[in-house]
Amino acid sequence: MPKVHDPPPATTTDLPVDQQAALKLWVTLARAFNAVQQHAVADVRREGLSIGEFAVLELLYHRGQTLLGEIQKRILVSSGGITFLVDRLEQKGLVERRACPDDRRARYAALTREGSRLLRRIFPRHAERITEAVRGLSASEQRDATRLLKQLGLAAELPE
Amino acid sequence: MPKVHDPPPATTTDLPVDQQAALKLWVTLARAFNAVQQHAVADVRREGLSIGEFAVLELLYHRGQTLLGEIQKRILVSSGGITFLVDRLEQKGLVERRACPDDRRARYAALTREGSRLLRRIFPRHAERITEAVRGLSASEQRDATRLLKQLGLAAELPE
DNA sequence: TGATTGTATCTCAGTTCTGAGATAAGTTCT
DNA sequence: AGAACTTATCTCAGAACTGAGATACAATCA
Repeated sequence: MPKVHDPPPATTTDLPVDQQAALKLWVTLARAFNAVQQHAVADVRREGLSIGEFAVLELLYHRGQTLLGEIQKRILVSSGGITFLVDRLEQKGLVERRACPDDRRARYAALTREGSRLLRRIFPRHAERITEAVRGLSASEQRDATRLLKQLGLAAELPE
Repeated sequence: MPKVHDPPPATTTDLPVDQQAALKLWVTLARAFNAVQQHAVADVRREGLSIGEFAVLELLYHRGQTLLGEIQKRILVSSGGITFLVDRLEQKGLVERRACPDDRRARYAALTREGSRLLRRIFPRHAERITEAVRGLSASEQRDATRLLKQLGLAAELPE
């Protein structure tokens, strides 16, 4: 019978304390993100949308027609991803592509009338759902968390 | 020429302020998560690993053999996902499945000798990389952020 | 002007999942 | 013990991407 190879588990306590704290922050950040995201997913799925699709719709709803490259930067998807998302939304009749007069390579995405109507209908409920999801923090804690996360996110952004 | 349908963009300022704050927190949380995650992705990819694969390896490294269901809960993947990840890691020779004596339905995953060696080699660098990624916050800010995110994450967790 | 370089989008093969249902085993009732 | 229920993992079709390379256009340089 082969002897089972089972070394004692490694502990993080042999790491420098700053690294312990950093890892703990990263794990906690990931868990919090996941927990809130699940609320967002559950909400948009009721309309047959993915999070990516909703992110595009919401951006167009609040900004009006937007170049695909600009959408890509804002919602953080790959070049293939933005083409895919706009294709799907176009198939669903919620978004249309428009030529850009200044640059014939570029294209705008914009909400169709139907897309616009959909967002007017579902966005308020979505906002409520997110508000519910983050109720674990008081108003002032939410401000603190937002400030810290903004600072963290900006500093961590990879140079493109 | 068809008239272009272009309603004025919606603003969030007509939402209740608590909803405005909640949405801002959610967007900022997502951006911060993404920014830090990209560092983690870039690091583990150098070893040909995905984030999910690394998460499994790291868990086994720090906890020793673990039931698949327990891994699933901890790294937040679907039932199909954990089977997929352990399959891949088994193919790579980094992990092995073991029978559970108390429950013949259940299975442990454990690091192989090679998996153990890999983690001893790459984990310290990974920890350094994450530490770099969250340098935007001071030690005490990291503590504050961790506390707020833990509170947020726990409150947002969906009942299973 | 032509050549070179840069940029915006698209294509497409491949990756990493999800989630519904299947299977097998454990648990709790009668 | 047998039935009914629950639980752990696996299967598999398909969703939602990624990223390298292609294409087409734009901008800059010699």
